Amino acid sequence: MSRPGACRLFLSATFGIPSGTELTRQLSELATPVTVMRGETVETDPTAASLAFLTGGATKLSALAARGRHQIVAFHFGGDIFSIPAEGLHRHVITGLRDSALFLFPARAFYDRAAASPRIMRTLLERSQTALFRCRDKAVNLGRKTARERVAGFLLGMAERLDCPDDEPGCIKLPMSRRDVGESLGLTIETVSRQITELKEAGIIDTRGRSCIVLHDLDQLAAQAGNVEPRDAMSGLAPAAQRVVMVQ
Amino acid sequence: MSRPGACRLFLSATFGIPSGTELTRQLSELATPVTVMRGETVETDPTAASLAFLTGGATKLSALAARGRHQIVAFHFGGDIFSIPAEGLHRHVITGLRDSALFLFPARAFYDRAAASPRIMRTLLERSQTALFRCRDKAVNLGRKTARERVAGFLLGMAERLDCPDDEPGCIKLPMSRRDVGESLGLTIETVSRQITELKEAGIIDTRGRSCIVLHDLDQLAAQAGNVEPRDAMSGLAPAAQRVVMVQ
DNA sequence: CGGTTACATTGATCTTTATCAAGGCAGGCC
DNA sequence: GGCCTGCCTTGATAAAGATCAATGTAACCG
Repeated sequence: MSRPGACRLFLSATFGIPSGTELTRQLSELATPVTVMRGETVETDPTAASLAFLTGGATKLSALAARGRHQIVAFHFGGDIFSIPAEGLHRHVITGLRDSALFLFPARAFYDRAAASPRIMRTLLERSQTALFRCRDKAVNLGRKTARERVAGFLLGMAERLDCPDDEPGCIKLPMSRRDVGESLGLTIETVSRQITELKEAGIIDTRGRSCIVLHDLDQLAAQAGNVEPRDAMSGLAPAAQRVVMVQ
Repeated sequence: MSRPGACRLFLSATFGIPSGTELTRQLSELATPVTVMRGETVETDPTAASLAFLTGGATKLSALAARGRHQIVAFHFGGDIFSIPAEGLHRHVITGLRDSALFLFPARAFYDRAAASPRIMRTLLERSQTALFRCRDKAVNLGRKTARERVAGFLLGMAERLDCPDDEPGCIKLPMSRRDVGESLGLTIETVSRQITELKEAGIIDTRGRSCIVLHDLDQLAAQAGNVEPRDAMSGLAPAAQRVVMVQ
């Protein structure tokens, strides 16, 4: 996937622009093709933000805190675009969950050149917003949810992003280990395991081997996830709070 | 701040473009001016993402989970641009910390029109990335940090964003209550209070009344925040992990 | 196909933070 | 300026999840 021209094809497919243009040539000049095998990690430029285009495979992006603690900040799958910050409060590293291929760009230079194409800027902006909204939901999970809710929500989220393989309906094949799930949910591996066992005992899910999980009852799983209830979540606000409801 | 023309001036100042253009006119047509008094909340269109331009004041953006739980996802101050998602897993509401004024836009329509200006798109993209990076750091704090670390990190972050008032150096006047701090850090009000007391007893900070905090020793506060240590945080990775260090 | 190894599960105990319950104090208002 | 209200602090107890430790098992490999 790192032969010359591959990057231009990928840019073209991602943004819906012709691949033969001067712009795609200029952009692909900035690319560093990287392959990451399962378990390998990639560190990007610590002095500036990078942009990653994952052409195939699956990766995790984790942040490192003091005392060797890791927090997985996002999982990415083939076709995803994501950004890696310069080293600030936490260092970020990309790790392969399976063998993966990606292109790395210096973010600033990429934006400088891409500014010429409204279509590219629009796509980048929308993907960035999606990442932000996902990250906010993660913050809610980490800050306010029980272990049960986090695990149930995680399974639902993965069911949306991973396509159910082969025959078995409602079955997802998790590409990450229990440790990864824990590091994503702010839980220990043991707690994740216990929660999965309990969901299994409740008949809501089932496991097939180590990495396959069958979701029997999506509704019940959603109920376990503790997300906002349809309409009445405003209770709990300060009583004096007024509400100005905007509908645009 | 909601007289006609105010929006165009704000757009012009924010993006560094002339205010008399057709584009600023078209964009300002989409604006809904809103004032939020202290403690009041604003809900945006639940069916589509909104874009908010905070012209003055200070607000919090919180997400609502089941059982009346609130997680503050971000604080915003005058000049900030931020986006509010359509109602997904969690509902989001804006609440005034002080009396505030903002313009609300339907995000999609705003992007459609702003696409004509690379400068606007670039600014929106960079602000979105900053918000994402902040949110990721928050996720690390919520998922992997102790109460002490979260409170120390919070004070440091606020010291950067709030400008130290009047005379007292290293003094910040928090515009939010202890409850808000707790809802931002995934802690109870009591735990926040205890941590502040302990930091005070350690001589690292001091309090002046209810909302002023004097930061005596930024270095020691940073040490308490448990962010990544300069160079050796890779220990703790799987031993087989290889590293491909990219420097661009 | 059986042995090996890393990953996952299960169990017992401990720690951190939430929860419950009083006080204390700051700041607003007459 | 003193009262009053709401916010903050402090203390005692409980619960959720972490940690420590051992066992089980899937998947890889010869």
